[in-house]
Amino acid sequence: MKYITTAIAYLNGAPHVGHALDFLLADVLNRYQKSRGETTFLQTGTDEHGQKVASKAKALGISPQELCDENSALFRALWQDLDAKYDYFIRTTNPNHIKNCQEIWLKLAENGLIYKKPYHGWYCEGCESFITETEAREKNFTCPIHNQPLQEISEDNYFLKVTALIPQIKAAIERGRALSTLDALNGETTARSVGTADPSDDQYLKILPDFRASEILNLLEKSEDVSISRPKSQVSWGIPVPNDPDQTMYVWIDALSNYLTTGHWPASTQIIGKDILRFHAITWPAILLGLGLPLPRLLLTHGFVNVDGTKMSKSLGNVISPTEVIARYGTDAFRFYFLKYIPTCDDGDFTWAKYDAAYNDLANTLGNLVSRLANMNNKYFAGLIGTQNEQSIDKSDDSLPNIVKSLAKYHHFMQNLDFSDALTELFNHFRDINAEIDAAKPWTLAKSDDTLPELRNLLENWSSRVATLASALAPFLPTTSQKILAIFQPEKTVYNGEILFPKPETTTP
RNA sequence: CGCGGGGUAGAGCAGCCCGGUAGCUCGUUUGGCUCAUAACCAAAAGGUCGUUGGUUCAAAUCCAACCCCCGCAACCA
Repeated sequence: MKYITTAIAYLNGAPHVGHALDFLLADVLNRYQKSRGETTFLQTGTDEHGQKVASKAKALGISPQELCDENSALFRALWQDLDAKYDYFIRTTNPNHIKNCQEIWLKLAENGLIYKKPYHGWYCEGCESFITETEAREKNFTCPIHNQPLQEISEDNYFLKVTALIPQIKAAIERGRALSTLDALNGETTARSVGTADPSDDQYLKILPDFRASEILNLLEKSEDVSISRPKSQVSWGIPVPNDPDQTMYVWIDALSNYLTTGHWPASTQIIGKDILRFHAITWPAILLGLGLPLPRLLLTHGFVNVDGTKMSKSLGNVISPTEVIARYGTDAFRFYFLKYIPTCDDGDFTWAKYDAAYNDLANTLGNLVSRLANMNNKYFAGLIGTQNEQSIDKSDDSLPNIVKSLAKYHHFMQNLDFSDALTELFNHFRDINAEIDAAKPWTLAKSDDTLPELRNLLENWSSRVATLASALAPFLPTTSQKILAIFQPEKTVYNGEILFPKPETTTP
């Protein structure tokens, strides 16, 4: 069983292309693993509690639950728009989730990992948030946004004893680091008793990309216990702390434990953005170890999507909505851009010009190849050209681009979760076929009966390879893949002249 | 001296671990082709590989120092 999770989206705003990237990575992995015969379960959802949601709802004059209902629906709709599929969509306002959180809290408390202590901080009423000691000092204890003095507040909070578990977390990350991605995904670990640093512990947590693991190992050196509650007066919209009516759970246990709800734990892959890595690589393992549960096997950390080289932000007003982008060229084009042109583990950039260029790449390299090939099959052999089975393709000719080699590379990249490289590999092979067609000059071969058998052979070979590559393309471009496979069938070619990726009359930047 | 990432052709990137003719995609120019979506194919132009120094027969690659950009620094995917 491969259990895949996405980060759950915080509901204080509408979905943007960054969320879409997160979801797509999960969907591609899910589809790929399924195609390899794995049983999978993909969970996503929305994180709905917290003061920001409460404030926003208040500003809109609706209840927090109403706001959550509305926004949560937007995220569900995004999955649909992306042609991405989840098995379960969790909402942290679900009654069963709330009950789970309270049980988890009690268990952690029972295991001696929760304690109460006063928390000191500098608070700005305008921002409704605390500012770190250092930052407060830098700003002369005045909020630069609201231009009013910060208040020194001391309140009681519950804390999670993360520090007690740091040695185990560190060891697990180091063990994960030593494993290949494939081994990490397929490995098994056993849960250990709480709070032990048993030397025979086999728990591991692989973090991708590797430099993120360094980042975390560094951070672990100076990690402190984490505050996991707030006075109810401060955070009204949240899960009540069991046995303490004055306190509300503050983000961690509430949001992170969503992954446990459906009972498929441990996750095989958790997909997260780089901003929440530390919570998934430190706080979350601490909670799991505190509960005696196994760690997730792999954390895939992706970067951010910038717009025109700048960070997307509401204040800059440059937030791109996925719906808007999908409207331009459709779902598969959207998936293509975000999976090929945005590096899987690094920051990427979105601009309309780049998006148009990527669409041209898709239309010219793949769309045009399909249509030129299908047309030739129709024109020269009335469509009576089928695909050959895989074994007969490129049998031993090393001088030709070898489909077997391409597929091997593709699988290698997929198994290492290098999705953009895997897609690039497939497109390189499409390019190769385009070049071969030009070199073989089929239109010349068609002119003489003597060369017709040779032409038939070539067309069969190309059609077969395109079909094979189209199958491999399925996790990325599900609709396109199906369309191509419907054209190049085992016994014949069925093509009605449909243009896979039509270009607009004028391409505006 | 907080931590991390990066600086390679007009743009976006690979190559660096394991030193040996600097590569890919897009763009530009020229040529070719006609099966095809004004597409496809080929060729060319375009780079002092951030700077300086060191090691070496040989450095984009290893070492040292420095400069610049970008993240993170307790809930922005």
